[in-house]
Amino acid sequence: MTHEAKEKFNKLREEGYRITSQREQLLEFFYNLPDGEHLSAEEMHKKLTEKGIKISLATLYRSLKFLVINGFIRELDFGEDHKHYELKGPDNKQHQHLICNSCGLTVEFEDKNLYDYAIKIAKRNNSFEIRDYQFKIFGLCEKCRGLT
Amino acid sequence: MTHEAKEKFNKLREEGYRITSQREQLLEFFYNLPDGEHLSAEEMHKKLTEKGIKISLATLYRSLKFLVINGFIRELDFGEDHKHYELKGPDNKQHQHLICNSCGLTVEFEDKNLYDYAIKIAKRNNSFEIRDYQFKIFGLCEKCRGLT
DNA sequence: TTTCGTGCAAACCATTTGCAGCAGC
DNA sequence: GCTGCTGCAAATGGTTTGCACGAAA
Repeated sequence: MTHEAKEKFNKLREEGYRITSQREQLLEFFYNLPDGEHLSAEEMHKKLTEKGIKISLATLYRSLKFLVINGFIRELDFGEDHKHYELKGPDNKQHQHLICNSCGLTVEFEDKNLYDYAIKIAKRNNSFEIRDYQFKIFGLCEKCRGLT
Repeated sequence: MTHEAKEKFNKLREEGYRITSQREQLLEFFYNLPDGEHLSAEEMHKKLTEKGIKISLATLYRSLKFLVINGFIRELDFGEDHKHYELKGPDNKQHQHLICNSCGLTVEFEDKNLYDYAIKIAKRNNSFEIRDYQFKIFGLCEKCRGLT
């Protein structure tokens, strides 16, 4: 967990939220995840349990929502029946995804111009306040292209 | 329904798919929708029924999938508990969305450079074959910004 | 006539919720 | 001690599926 994240937690505590061990350990878990790994809630629950971290599925869902709303992580939808979650990077170097509709493969890419672009669009629309921006390219990966 | 869409249907028929009245009427329904309207399956089912178009919810879901896979419409996820569907525009003038996390308001925007950008990214990644690209900006709209 | 698609109702399954007990602060 | 958070189990609700019948081709 970064210094910045700790400060954010303190601020939330002052606002009346409680920093429980579940919330702390969950965020810590995200920081220890390999870069670009985006798990579903169920997968996460399994890994957390394996690590000895005790948290119920219900609390996990509630904590994920808590972390999303407060800008620690982001929620991704790849067109599957479940959501994925990953640590949120700095706004201007947030990575994005290519998603294969056939095998589900996801590949990350990063582009620093995308954030400036998002800001421009947001300004044009009554100064919309950006919380996250997602660019997704759906299609067929190299492997699946040959099969269809 | 456009000429192009009809040709696409004929091609599918030759491939062994059946062009049922449900599939035809559903696509026609999309063409008659106001520009930028993206309904959920349930909303759509209600509207179709009101129009006197008989289609069960199950078939609607199956037909939507059929139309998505074959590139007639696109499936959108705004972080709610259901998907939205809308007619797919030409690749290079596909509109994108700003989504308010608080009230659910969505605003469309269009940018012709975005497609070129998607192509560039796709080329860099083993010539990934693009089926759809979605740029979404999540955040707070003008109205909700004041409330939080 | 041969499949493929549809309608119905039941099943699925990720996510949410009510409630009683527990833990931050 | 007060109040928000957690765990459990049950509920929810959008979406999917099995099966028998109906309709494209």
